[in-house]
Amino acid sequence: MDNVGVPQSLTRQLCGPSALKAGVSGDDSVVQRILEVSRGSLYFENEQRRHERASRRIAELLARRDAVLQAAPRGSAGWRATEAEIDRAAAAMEASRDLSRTILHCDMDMFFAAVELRSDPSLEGKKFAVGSSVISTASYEARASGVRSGMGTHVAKALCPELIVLDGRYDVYQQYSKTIMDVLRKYDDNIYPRSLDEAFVDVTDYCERHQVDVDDVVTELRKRVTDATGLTVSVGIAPNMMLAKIVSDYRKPNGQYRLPADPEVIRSFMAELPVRKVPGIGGVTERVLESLGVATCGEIWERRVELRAAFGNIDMLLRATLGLGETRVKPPARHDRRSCGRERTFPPTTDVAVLHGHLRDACRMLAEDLAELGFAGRTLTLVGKRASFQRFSRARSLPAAIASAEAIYEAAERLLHECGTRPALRLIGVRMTGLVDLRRVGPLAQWLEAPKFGDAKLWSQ
DNA sequence: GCGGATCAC
DNA sequence: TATGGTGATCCGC
Repeated sequence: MDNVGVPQSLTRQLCGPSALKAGVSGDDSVVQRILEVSRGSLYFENEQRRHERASRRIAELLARRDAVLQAAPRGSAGWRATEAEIDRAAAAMEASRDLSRTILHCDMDMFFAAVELRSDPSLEGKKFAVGSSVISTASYEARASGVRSGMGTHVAKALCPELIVLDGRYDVYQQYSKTIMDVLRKYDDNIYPRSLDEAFVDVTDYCERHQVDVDDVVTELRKRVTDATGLTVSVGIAPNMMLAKIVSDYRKPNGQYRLPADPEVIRSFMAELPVRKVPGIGGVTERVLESLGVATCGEIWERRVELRAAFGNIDMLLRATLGLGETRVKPPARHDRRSCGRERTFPPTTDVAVLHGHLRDACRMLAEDLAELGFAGRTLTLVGKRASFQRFSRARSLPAAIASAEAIYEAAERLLHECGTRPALRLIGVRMTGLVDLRRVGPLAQWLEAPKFGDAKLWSQ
């Protein structure tokens, strides 16, 4: 089943999960075309390296599993002890299961593309997408040609020569998003917007107060969103956020699906669910699990002892197989922020003056963001990507938090210099962590950067 | 604390 | 001509 020397798992990595269904869904030619366009590019070679690294990691995990299992073979006392320990952990998780909440995951249908369609009705029925060098969102007609979000635009054009690619208008999307979120807030004043086009809503209290059925509430909610925006939304209804998110896909577009708050229903739902559907399990973890004989969440439970031997900590997987998830919908608070960064891609160059220019821009923008957010930071990370697409980073923690463009640049330039002469770069950026909240810092001001000077001193210790 | 890797959107 | 940007988390050291 190889595509001329390209392993199936790499094909999936390059073409997306839908490549798996190639042949069944009828379009092997899409996969062929993507490989044809990609092969030989630096991007493709980097994906090959990543694929090989993942393969080595899989081999290590399997070796670890085998070593543990050799010491405690299936059915031995050691095995049974491990199994009992896992079962106790699972029982504790199970005991805390809360089925009392009714949570929605609202997900706009092809959001960016749908907004563009509103602005320009002549796009109706056409193959079009929003994006620049990569596709953000594609119309359903474009998707039929194999165009996917995250795909390089030149690849998308190769699949679909008549594809219309529009620049994103993020200020417009933001306006729409605000309108949508305001509608959702009529049902829960504590919604959790996960992005411009997605939000969790807890409708438990709303249903109780109005003595209405959740299915009817959601039907009405979707109508209100559509009335306010002209856009459609799909909604998943479940007793926790993980399950709601999974099922918001089940009636897309413009539909709703409810997973009952019934332990037996949830159990059988999870049993057959492919692990890739679980938020947090991506392509690599899917491959790892596959090599351990696990394709569905039900199999996580069946193979829990082996998984434990390979991974060590499997709490996340246990929660997934049990269908457990967060039940308290809450938007992240200011102080939950961990980092703030800026990075930019440009034509690969070794020109130091050009690189310094990009670095200066990134530092200035980061300083602006920090000022707007009211943070300073103690650790600065320089990030880069070589022309070969390999990423790297260099970090340094400072004795005092900094926030000014000058101090950031001073530190960043030093980090770049420490990297020595390097091959051409195609991206450079900076990220601040160890954030200090300037609006709450009060008497702790001594941790902060001196107002105007002190840059060089920060490095002496 | 650092650097790489993975994941989501 | 040539595959993005922002933020989070986890692991191994």
